[in-house]
Amino acid sequence: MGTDEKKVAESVAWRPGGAVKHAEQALMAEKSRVLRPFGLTVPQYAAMYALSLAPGISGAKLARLCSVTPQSMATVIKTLESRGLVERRPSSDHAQVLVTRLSRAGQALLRKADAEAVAVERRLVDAFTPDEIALLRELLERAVVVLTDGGHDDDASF
Amino acid sequence: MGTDEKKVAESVAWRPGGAVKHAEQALMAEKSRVLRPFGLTVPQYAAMYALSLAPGISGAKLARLCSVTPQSMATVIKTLESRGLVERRPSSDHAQVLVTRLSRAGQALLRKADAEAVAVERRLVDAFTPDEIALLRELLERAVVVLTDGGHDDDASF
DNA sequence: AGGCGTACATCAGGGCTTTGATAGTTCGGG
DNA sequence: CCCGAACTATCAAAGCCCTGATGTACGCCT
Repeated sequence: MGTDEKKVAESVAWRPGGAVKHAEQALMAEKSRVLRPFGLTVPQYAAMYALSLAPGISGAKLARLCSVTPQSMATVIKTLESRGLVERRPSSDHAQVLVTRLSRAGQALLRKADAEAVAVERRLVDAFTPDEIALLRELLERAVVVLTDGGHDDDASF
Repeated sequence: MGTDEKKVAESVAWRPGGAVKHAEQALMAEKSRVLRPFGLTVPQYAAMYALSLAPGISGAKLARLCSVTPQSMATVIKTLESRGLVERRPSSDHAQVLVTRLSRAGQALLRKADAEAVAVERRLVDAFTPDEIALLRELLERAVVVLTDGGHDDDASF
């Protein structure tokens, strides 16, 4: 019973941010679990999913879709490419950009992995009423606005 | 305008998990921002905060409090120790465990950093009514339960 | 006392993520 | 026509985080 672990845990957890973090962790853990058999990480799956909706997109745009930095996406793409799940080739009209698309193997793998990933989200949705889901989304979106827009007043004058 | 970016973004974002992830990202980004002047990352701050509530705790327990693996906590502690913000010494009664506590410099830094970190959470809380906060917490906690408990039915027979 | 289960610390390896900096490309306005 | 702004890709360095695997110390139970 060193140091009243119970009490400390409460002190740490009361913050609303803790709840958000906890939920995100649980979501990531569960998705990782169902994706593991396919040898995919969550970011890898996310990239492939986005790629299935927007074939031939540039790495930078893909990064924006997945809400990560271009550097992060670059590492994800690199490992996917090394496994032959995606293919990159220089664009014909834009000498700079690398056109990225799922390989046949990638499409096949994604189809199977997506079923599992969707099932996780579905299990989540099914545990709530549609109203509750909408409410949750609305509250979270408001939180995002508060956190991003609010605060930093570093001369937003112009 | 390659590939209907707008449309794709919607398809990616509709999943409830996306909202949670987005909120968590915004929270992390904002906390990172206010912590940067102190040279602290969010995990480092979290560890120091927990350490302030439970001085002399073991690394493993600290990891549990912060919801990370012992390995992750070990790396965090190592960098904190290299900056003289925490001190570790072998326990007297348990030859195995390393007792970790904040140094004086660590306490001083935490006091200042904590004010900023709390301000972020406070800004978040102030943007909602108490009822809304409670509701958000309740929904998120239910989501956690669904994600962790539900699902894996690998023979819970006994 | 000896053995087993629990807990702690740590090494090794693979990935993700961020900030900062470099460099080539494209396009439009001066 | 040239230059700068915007976009793209990439290198480098620092951290964080997880899985898996050791090795060791403790404590209880037989």
